[in-house]
Amino acid sequence: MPVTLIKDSLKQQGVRLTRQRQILLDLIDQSGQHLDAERLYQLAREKDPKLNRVTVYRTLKLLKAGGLVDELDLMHHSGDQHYYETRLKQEHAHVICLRCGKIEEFFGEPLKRMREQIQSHFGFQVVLARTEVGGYCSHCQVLRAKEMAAAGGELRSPAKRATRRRRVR
Amino acid sequence: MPVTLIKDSLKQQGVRLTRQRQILLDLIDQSGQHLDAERLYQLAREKDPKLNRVTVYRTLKLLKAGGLVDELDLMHHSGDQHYYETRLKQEHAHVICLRCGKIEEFFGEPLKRMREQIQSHFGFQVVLARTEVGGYCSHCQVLRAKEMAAAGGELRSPAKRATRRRRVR
DNA sequence: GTTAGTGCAAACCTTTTGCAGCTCT
DNA sequence: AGAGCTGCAAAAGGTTTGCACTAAC
Repeated sequence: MPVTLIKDSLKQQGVRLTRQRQILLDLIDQSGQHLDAERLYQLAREKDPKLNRVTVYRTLKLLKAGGLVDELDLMHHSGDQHYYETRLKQEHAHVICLRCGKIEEFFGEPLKRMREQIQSHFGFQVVLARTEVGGYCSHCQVLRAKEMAAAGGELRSPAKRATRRRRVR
Repeated sequence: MPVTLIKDSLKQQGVRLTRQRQILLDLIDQSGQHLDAERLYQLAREKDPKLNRVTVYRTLKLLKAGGLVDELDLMHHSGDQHYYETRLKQEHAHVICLRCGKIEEFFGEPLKRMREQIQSHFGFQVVLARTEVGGYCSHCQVLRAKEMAAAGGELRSPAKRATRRRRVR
């Protein structure tokens, strides 16, 4: 969904198009993909150093409530923050590599199928759907095999401290 | 997956089956469904008032890492906590009513299909998958229609303060 | 001129961590 | 005996809220 449409949609709802919102909207739209609040905040600050983190959260909430962006968790691969993307024409699943963090998008009829079946099966009105798949990309499968081999004798798995990836504030 | 199997699996990994873990494991298994850490903690305290919340988190982390339970978000319908369920034989999607919170489970071939397609399409090794669908159950669709009608003239949507559901500690 | 929106500080909720002491095997 | 676990207190990470001020319409 192009920014202009989002802006129109907001105006129609009587939502004010402030300078801050323009900046955030443009960033979400341009960036292409998967920004979390903090990242969006950092980017926004480059355009307006006064813009507050809270405004970012409030704007994201607004857009989410209006169905203009989708909220993702990406399997909490790097913390518990949420990610956002403008709502695309096509529903898609996110496929996250648990080792390198790479994200693939899967468009395919099983998704549409599932949606239809859920609607007809339960008489449920689907508003939003989120499918996230975690695993290992072809590249990391190889690397993991090597790592496993290297870890060799250590049968008692060496306390793999999957330390929460720290983020820079 | 029955508790006994989980317990065996843990023992085999050299994980100690402490009193606390027994309690938690049994609760997760019996409860049937979708407990979050806090709820599990409350239930556990009834059996052992000394059991600490931290132990609950550590146990859940352990089970998740071992692939013995699945972690769910349930569309963050009532906050940002995570929910857990023992890993069932069949993969399924969770369908959450955004109005009443009711949860349906959808088992169906589109899920298996999608998994297969992702594996073959990207050469991706799927480890876990999570599909969550939000919308309105047949019951709430009717109620919402009435609510909408009642809200009638108020075109400017009355600041629907979706206040984060407070939880009792 | 109103009313909605912003910034700031402080709170909040969920989860994690450091460490001393306890407990399974 | 010794590694592994637990409890406690404290912190961290992510997000929300109250309120006075500002800006969009």
